[in-house]
Amino acid sequence: MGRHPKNPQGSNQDALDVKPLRTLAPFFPAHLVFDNFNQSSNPPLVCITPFGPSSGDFGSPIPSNFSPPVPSFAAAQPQVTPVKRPRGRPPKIASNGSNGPIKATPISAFHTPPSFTEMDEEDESIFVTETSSRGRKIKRPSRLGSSSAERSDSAKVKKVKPLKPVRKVPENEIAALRVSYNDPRENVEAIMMIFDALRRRLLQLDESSNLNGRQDLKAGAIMLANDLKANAGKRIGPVPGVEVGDIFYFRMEMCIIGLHAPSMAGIDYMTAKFDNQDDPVAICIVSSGGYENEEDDVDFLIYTGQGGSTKNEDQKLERGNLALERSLYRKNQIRVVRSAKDPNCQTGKIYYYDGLYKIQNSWKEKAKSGINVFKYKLLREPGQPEGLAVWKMTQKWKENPSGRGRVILSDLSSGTENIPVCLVNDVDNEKGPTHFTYITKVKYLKPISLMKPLQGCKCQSVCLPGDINCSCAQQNEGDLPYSSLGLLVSRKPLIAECGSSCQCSFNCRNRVTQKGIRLHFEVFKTRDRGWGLRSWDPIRAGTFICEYTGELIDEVRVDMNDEEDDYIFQTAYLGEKTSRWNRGTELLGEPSTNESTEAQNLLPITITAKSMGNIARFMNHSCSPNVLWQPVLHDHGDEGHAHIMFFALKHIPPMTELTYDYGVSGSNDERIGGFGSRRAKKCLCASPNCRGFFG
DNA sequence: GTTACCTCAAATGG
DNA sequence: CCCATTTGAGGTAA
Repeated sequence: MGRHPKNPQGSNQDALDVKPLRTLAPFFPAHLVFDNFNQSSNPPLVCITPFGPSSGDFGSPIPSNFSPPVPSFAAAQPQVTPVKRPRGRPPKIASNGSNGPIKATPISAFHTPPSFTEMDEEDESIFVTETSSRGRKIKRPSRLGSSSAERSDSAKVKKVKPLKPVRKVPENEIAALRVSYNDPRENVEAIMMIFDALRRRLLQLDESSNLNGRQDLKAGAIMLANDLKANAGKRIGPVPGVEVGDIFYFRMEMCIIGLHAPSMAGIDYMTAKFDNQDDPVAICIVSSGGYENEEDDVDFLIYTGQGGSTKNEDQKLERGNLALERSLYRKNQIRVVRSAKDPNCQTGKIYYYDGLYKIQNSWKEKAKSGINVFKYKLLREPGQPEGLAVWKMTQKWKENPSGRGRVILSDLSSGTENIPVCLVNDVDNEKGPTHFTYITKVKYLKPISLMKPLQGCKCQSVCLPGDINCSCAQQNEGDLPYSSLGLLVSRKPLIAECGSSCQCSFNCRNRVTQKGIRLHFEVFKTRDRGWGLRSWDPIRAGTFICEYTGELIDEVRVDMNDEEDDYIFQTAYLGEKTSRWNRGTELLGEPSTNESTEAQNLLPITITAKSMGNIARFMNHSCSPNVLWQPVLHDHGDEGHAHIMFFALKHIPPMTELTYDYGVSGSNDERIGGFGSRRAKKCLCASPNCRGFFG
């Protein structure tokens, strides 16, 4: 049993131990009503009617929607039947609902998606005025158009800023975004990828015009207005395609993949049927550090109810708090999202899905501010992958790398990288990979001084977004390729960073990959794929990971018979996911880029890391990769010999293996082929869309 | 019961 | 701290 926190009732209740008190008053727990909870550690049988004291000094009047008590208390996993569909189109429940333990359908699941045929035909700009979540048009005469002009001269009308319309895009323009995959995880990933591409582009636009906007909210609104979401409708239990450990940088991300619907509130709940009775139960909570929660333990969490703080008044047993109370009684699983501090991201916070919990007990107590709040103790369901434990572990290792067990070498790079690269083997007794020389830079065929130089800019201090005079921005299609945090905004055939011929300083934001690695990596022994690479840090999509260093090979000089070289990188194959990486800007009315032509235009670059290389040589292949490559110039201008830089394709939780798509050899597809003599290897990536072989 | 609003809370995020 | 912003729940009236 885990430690028990201070519990006002002093009871060490086990989750499965049914307390007589609650049996008597399942709908209005006495300990939440009476103020004398400090007096007895185990209250005697106090009979309280379900509609008990309507207003204690703390409890609010019983909501009118309270239903009578249900005698059954047995089912740990209650049978839930769908709520009768009230109206509208049926919900889009993921066809692969295998991991939904309870088929519960909330009333709110039946939102009518925005209809593209309903639009005003005169409205050629395809801007709808505004739609509610139910897809209905909302008339807000006080806020919109000419009527507000009339109103303004009558004065005394509350000053309201006109609402910006959310763009609804013609179906044919965004058909490419609506691809549906057989695997629910692929669908979730696809939605996340579109969201982030859209968000990054909105950020880039805002930065270049010196605006401060909420790109996360904007991107989310556009996604929802165009019905781009995964796992529509609410559910109890797991969400298809979302796994324990998955990380998020915005609340909106959890919203559009069906993990946690409210954009701000911490408690997501729904009405579900239990034994033919409707009951509002909590389905997901976010514990993000705003309240006095106890969230330091791996096995449990003490969560504070919502409300009260802004008005400085006692919390009420309504909304999320009521739902949590009902969940205590119904014993349903609740998803928990925790947060971790991350100084590297703007909000300083990362959310991660920590898996399923059940409420063990609840009580009320006085918060520091003096108001009475509800507390809920949630126990983590057994048998789930580690969540918080991973974060605690990696945090310790970062502070003290020698604390990492099974270390073979504390720094594989022998001090040549910014941050030591740990070499570990948790699996067997192999003492490390075969010998190679660690190099942080590519070995070219001729000295860089003899290569074509890179054109430099004349920016003072740093290059700024939106500066039309910056020649480096011009080389990158007019925009700086990285956001102010150094994240790649969109993938391009070639990126030109600022270099030695530029007048800007080393702090210029257009110098990202030339500064070397920034993450705590470890090279580790995998179970069945030799050595692999992973990171102790969480990695946000667009983050620079590392370069592929090695010896550059002239195409004509490739020894086609060298079958033993497993360490060749080549630019022949972009990868299906990578080619989708920029998608989303269509939602802003920008033309979509045709990535398939890009691969053909690209000059072939081949690097071998067989005898010399860096951490990149340990990155394994996956047909469902989390890393992409991007050619970058910075110390010379020879496009045919650009640096190969790797970036995170999606958010990558700590300790997740980093992989990229090697492509397939022997394919008829010219984009994929290229290295005919290399033997195709059986792929062990185990992703649902695995192609079976890679080159 | 259904529909079309309206109002409000919310552990966001700059 | 201040505040703009979004979503969904819940209420009300037709």
